Amino acid sequence: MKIDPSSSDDLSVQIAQAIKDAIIGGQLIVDERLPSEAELADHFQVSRPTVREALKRLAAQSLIRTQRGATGGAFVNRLSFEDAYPQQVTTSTLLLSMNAVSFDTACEARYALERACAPLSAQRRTADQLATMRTEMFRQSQPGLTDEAFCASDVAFHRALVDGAGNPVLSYQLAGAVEAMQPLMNMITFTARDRARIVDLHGRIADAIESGDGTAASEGLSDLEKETRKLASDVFAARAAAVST
Amino acid sequence: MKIDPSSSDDLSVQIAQAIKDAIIGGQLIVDERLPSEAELADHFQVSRPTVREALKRLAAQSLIRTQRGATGGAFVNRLSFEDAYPQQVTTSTLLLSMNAVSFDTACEARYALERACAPLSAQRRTADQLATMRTEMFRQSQPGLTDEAFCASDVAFHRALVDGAGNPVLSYQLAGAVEAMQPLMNMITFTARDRARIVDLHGRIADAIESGDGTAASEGLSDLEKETRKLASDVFAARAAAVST
DNA sequence: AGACTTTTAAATGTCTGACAAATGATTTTT
DNA sequence: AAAAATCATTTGTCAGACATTTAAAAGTCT
Repeated sequence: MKIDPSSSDDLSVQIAQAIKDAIIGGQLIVDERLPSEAELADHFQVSRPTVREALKRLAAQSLIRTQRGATGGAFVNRLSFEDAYPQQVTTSTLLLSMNAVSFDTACEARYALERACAPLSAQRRTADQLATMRTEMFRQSQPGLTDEAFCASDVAFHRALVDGAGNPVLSYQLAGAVEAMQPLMNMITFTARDRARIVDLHGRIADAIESGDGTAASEGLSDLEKETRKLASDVFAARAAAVST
Repeated sequence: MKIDPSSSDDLSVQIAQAIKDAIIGGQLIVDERLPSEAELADHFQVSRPTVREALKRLAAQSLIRTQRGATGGAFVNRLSFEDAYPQQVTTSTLLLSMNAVSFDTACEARYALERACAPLSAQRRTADQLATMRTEMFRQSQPGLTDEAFCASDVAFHRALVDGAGNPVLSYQLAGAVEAMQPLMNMITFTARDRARIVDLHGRIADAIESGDGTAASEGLSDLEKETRKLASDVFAARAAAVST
């Protein structure tokens, strides 16, 4: 592991990169202990605070974890799907909110990806995942539910659908697309009739999943996409009209 | 922005979280300047190094950028798709390599997601993107190409296909699934006959995209998935047999 | 001898104070 | 008025110190 003295990058950036490369390249393996901060400082010929800044950069990406005490230190972290999930959701959410991505674009991506999961989910979903879908549908049909709670339940329903595919890679990739939509969905007010239509479509999807009919589940998702986009465009149109008066 | 003195988390973790929450919550907007390190240290009642560690954590996630000099400081960064891409690829790659995800699982996820893009790409792909697909096919059919270069060209082909959907959210989500497969693919040695079959399938997919036939493109991808999985299982079986002798 | 307590050593977490380097703004000089 | 020099502010880096945590080692008692 070496750094380039002529580089214009900050030292902590270079050091973090060097260690990262070693992890990706397999020179440092999972659960291996890195040299102590003092040793790293000595190795890279920098001060301990600089090494620490580098290590914090890596910790922020869950590439290492630190432990205090006699046998402590920094250890290469096994990047787990559980760790990567929230990171992926945060990043996706910020990407949408900071880049003026239209509701339609986000919606299209989300449903396209969900349709990719539908056939697999129809084949493999567990009874548990199906039960979750039904439970969330029941919750969604309760009167007096806030819009936020309705949206949260909607996300839970779709997550169960995605997880039904039994493919952790799919679940991880979809997490961003599905959950990042929630803030956008929260801008919509759902009337009782809107909710009834959505729950009805959820029912069709759940039935298709239960009977193993992936094609029908995909079609249900397509209809739900249309419904969602129509709802959103109505809300935005109404809001625009309200502003112009 | 406040931190909890009774928390067991490191101070720099808490401070980073507080600032992150402020960004997500909209209290800090894009390009806004954060207080200087000295002011933050004063505000949170900690030392400057501690504040700096917190800021480095945020910088590692591209949430802020820093600038030296008189009017410098830390600024809320507009998280761009370009910034998020490589991060997503690195994370996905490490997830696969550190969690013993099987080739089949990764492959299934990748092609399921790509099929989600196919219909949109058939409708919207630009002439440029189609040309890229053809160019990469040509490259793939050149004799004397290394396996690594063949795989890299394969990724470029599929990226053009995905980008053809014209949906940045899809392109971003797919980046991880497609590129993270490359190290796995690199473990395979492709015979000339294997390559010919793959290029042939690429041709069918490109033709379908060109003629706007999303269904045919999806079918082509399904065939390519089968071919890829068969190839991989043959290679792994041969390798296992070689070890046992 | 074995179980419990105390001590010790090593490591990270935090603080203080300082200087270096970059950079825009200000002042001075031409 | 334009160019050059100075200044002030801010981040980057360093040195050294102390606090806290933790496991291992040493010691003590039954």
